[in-house]
Amino acid sequence: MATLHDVARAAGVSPMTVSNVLNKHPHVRAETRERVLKAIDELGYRVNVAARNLRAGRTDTIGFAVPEVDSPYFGQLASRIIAKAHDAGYRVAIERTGADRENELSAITSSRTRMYDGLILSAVGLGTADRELLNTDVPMVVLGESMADAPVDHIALPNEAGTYAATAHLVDRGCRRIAIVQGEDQSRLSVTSLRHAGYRRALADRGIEADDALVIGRRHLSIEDGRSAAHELVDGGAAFDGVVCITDTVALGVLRGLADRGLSVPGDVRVVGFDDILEARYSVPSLTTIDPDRDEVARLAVDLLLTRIAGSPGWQPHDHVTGFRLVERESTA
Amino acid sequence: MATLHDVARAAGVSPMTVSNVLNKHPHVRAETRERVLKAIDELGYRVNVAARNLRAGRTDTIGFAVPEVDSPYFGQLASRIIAKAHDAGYRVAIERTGADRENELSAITSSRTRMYDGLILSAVGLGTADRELLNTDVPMVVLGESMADAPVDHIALPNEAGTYAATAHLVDRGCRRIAIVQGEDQSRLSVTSLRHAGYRRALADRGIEADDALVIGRRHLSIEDGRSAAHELVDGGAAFDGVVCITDTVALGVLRGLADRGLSVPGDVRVVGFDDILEARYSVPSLTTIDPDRDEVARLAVDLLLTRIAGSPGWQPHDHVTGFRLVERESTA
DNA sequence: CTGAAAGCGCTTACAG
DNA sequence: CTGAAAGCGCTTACAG
Repeated sequence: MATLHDVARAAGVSPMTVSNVLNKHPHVRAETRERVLKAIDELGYRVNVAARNLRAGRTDTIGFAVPEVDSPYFGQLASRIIAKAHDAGYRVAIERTGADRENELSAITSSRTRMYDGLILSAVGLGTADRELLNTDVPMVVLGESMADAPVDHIALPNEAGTYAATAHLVDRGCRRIAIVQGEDQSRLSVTSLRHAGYRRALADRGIEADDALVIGRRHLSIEDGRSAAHELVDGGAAFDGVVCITDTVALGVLRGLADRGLSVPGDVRVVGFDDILEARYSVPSLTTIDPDRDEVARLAVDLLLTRIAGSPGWQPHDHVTGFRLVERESTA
Repeated sequence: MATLHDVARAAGVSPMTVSNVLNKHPHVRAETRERVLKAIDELGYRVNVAARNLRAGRTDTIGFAVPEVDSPYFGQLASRIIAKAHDAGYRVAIERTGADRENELSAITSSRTRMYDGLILSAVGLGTADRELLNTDVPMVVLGESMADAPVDHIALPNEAGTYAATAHLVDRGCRRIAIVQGEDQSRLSVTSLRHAGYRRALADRGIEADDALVIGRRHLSIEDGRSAAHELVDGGAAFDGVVCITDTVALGVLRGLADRGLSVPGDVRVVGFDDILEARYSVPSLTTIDPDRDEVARLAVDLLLTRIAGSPGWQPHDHVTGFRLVERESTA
């Protein structure tokens, strides 16, 4: 494969002039530039990015580490992050962690090996105990809950307030026996703990007694988990007329599970989700949910990261919480 | 940041010995290895991958270029490809092309810039006219139709046969007025052309006359396109009792669109999709579809690519077509 | 506007 | 089992 030196020789200029043309530096005579471009074309030359990265000390690439690449929520968030980063001249490499602590740590290491100029890490497996490990000089933005107060910029969803609104909405629609389908991680700042707290507070505020028989925990929060949770609720025999779901994916599974048991939504049971994934608009019935403003998450994450990459003297880590809105659809009509 | 030389100095060995430890070469005395590992740990040393890539001439990374990162089909395929590649010691960088010809070509260029050791390209925007551009020395596997007979390994889905089976299934269920919702690209080897051909052939074989009023084209094949296509069908007034959808995503939109118009599935209309995305199992009603064996696509794509990367004297490009099976669910019950 | 020199941080033969 | 030397292909100051 042709190198920059080959191009220089063919064009009768120095390697540095070729480099200047490649990097669109202004001080190159038009005629020289033409000669160089012609040589590049004729030789089919492509810059070797490994060499460029080594010398330049940057890759113009940011990493985005997510639990799963096939989750609608993260796919749709990734799509927005890619768009924002692209506008700023960065490419995005998506990395799968499987929500595993070790993999999340190794995503951080990947950045430290200079693969990425910075990292957006969706932290699920990391716990509050891992905070100190984030004390690194790599530009990083963490999405998630457990990292509040860690020494990095952090963006949280409106977990407690959002689920409060979702639960209150069910009460306003007349529900009195409201179940919740959630995760199994009960640690202090887990998504499940925070969203459960919003659910409990809403019930308490409306004078409704909580019933542990209506709390269903699932490990992985897949669509299948949602379905089996619905089966468990129905088969368990405790009366219920509303279900708060910890994610839209779980909610879509719950809709399916209720249909399996011949219950109609919203006629027999009302259901509300969280995330406002695209699919929530198209399910039958369409799904009432909390829209946590993914556009804002993407914009904020990229802006914060690029600021850190650019270097920010006197920078202090900040915790951000995005806004939300309740989107009312057929499942609670 | 500490370099390999810093580690060497701290451990009192040569840089090359550190490199040998790093790369797990066998001929290092246990005691020396310990000293080096200790120094690595103390200095918090991480290898600089840009330097390693430059020197080694490889990145241990393969690219996977997809039209959209937030499509269930590609997300679920990517997940499988990541797993296969990981087993072989490769990481996967997912790149979005937006189904745009220019972006697909630039994904190829990315590989030629040595960012990736090889590329799996899901070609949608590239046409048959671009075949020659694929005549490159970069290891590459193309997924899609339009690249048949191009000078690269190529994996096609069972488009014609799969849609034939889907259409025949509707006929067997009693449908006689069968619509199709497809794309707008009528070029010879487009997905739409191939799947449409399967639809037509099945109708012909069963002695059913095709009706152009039942062919609905949509540009982007999003879930919203599926919904609006269903509206167009119903509002157009032509009778129909079955719908063949070019993808499951379109089919989920069609289910929603039919629900909007008060039609029941499968009571009034039967619907069949293509892809067997996970969501097809959970929609209400669940979706009958063609499972094109994504596991085989992923396995084959990675195997072929790694073979090309390893170097294969006398290699000749091959076209592969994966198998399929019809998955019967509620939408055609 | 253009160039000669140095060096980014590794790994690869080659020796011993 | 360990090391000295060369070099992967670029870009960055510095000169002129």
